[in-house]
Amino acid sequence: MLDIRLIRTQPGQIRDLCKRRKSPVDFDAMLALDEQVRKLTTEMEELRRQRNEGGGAANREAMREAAVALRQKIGELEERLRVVREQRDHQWSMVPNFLAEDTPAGADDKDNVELTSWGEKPDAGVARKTHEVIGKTLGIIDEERGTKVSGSGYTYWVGDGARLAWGLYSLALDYLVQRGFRQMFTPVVTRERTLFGTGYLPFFRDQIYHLEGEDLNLIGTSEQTMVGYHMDETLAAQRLPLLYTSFSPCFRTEAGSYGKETRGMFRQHQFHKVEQIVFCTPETSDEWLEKTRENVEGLMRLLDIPYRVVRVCEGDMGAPGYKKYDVEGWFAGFGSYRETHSCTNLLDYQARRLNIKAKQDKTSFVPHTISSTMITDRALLAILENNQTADGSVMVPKALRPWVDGRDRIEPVV
RNA sequence: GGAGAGGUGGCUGAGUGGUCGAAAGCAGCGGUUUGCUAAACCGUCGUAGGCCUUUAAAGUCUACCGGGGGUUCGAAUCCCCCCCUCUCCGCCA
Repeated sequence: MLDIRLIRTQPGQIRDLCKRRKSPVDFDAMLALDEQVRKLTTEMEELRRQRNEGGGAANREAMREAAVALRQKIGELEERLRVVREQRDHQWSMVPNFLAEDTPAGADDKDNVELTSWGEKPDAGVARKTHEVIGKTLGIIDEERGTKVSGSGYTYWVGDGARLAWGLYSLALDYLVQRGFRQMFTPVVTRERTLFGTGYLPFFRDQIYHLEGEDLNLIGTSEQTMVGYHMDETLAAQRLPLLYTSFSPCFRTEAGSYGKETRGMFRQHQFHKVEQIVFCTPETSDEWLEKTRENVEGLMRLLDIPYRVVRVCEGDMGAPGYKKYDVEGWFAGFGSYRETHSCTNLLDYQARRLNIKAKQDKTSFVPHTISSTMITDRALLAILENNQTADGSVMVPKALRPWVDGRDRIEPVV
């Protein structure tokens, strides 16, 4: 959500922004609606003032008739105002965020720009299996039973697989806690208000699991509950930055993504993620975006997963994003890099929607938020594909060995 | 899930239809006094939005007493629905 006053004073700039970001907003209609809102507000407030003036017990008999008429007029205006304001707010809420100046042009992920890469990709000469085949051979991934119990898109991690996954999350959380992040466990369901505030609604409604008959939805990421944590609060500016991390399951319907990368566990209805969240001052959000990206890179190096960092282009970034990096891990079975992380600077877009403010002495401002993946179980899939050996076993990265009794490899089941 | 009580400004807490945005106290802020600390005294002290204004300030108006709706000339006060908190019972990790 952008500051409405900014939209009023810089309509040309924002109109161009909407166009560039292919926003469905009818910008000129929104401006007209906004003008109407203000006009009706002024009218209504004038009538209310008249009503308030006429109040008082002394002359109520004499005033009654006029007062009733006034009440009706006020009621009609209120109703009109409500309708117009709703229409304006609907358009307003879809106005996309600003774009960082150096955002690459482009339509989709093919236009993202590689910035750096790290790590030795495993020998490409060998025929490499994909993770679901490896996982089945090792007895650590059970897709059949996942489907039996919960339907397609749900999978069991079993035995050493579950232990490796657990290690992955522990390692990620410890890494962040050591760098000043406060660890949380959050609810995994949330109200619509939070989803709107974090910018998931109205844009991604079809991605969200809704609990029937309740104002509750399964979270798609703990970003929703961690950023929502401070909704309707005024933070003391000296407390910034606030650094949070949590592990949570994440639920996404993945409607419309059939056929795309659906093989194996790459795209699931439920996955697991450690997330980093930063609330900071507007002046420092650029820096914090880089720091969250560095945290990701540090962890990927610990896990010895080759990766590259790409700058996400304008067409591949959701409306709330201002600047976004994707980190893509190498998947030897697929023979390509695939998205394992995204780090996004949202500026004040979420904070404004969530009514989060910060206050320095007497002056208040809207803080910025950064949202970044730290690790998900997708990384484990990359490890399986990259670390497979000729005998069918998988080498365990050093950093994860403590979680499998110090063993350096997972052997096929016989 | 059942029964009861309750949600008022940063906090405590008055206020059951008429200038109530809301008493009082505490905390905060400014000042006076005072060896220091402290105390006393005086003043000040909410948020959001519209209008005005080059912006801001100032000014002015409107709204806000958990949220929404209703009754009324008029609602913090009356009625309905919802959310939340507390106590007791039941259930349970």
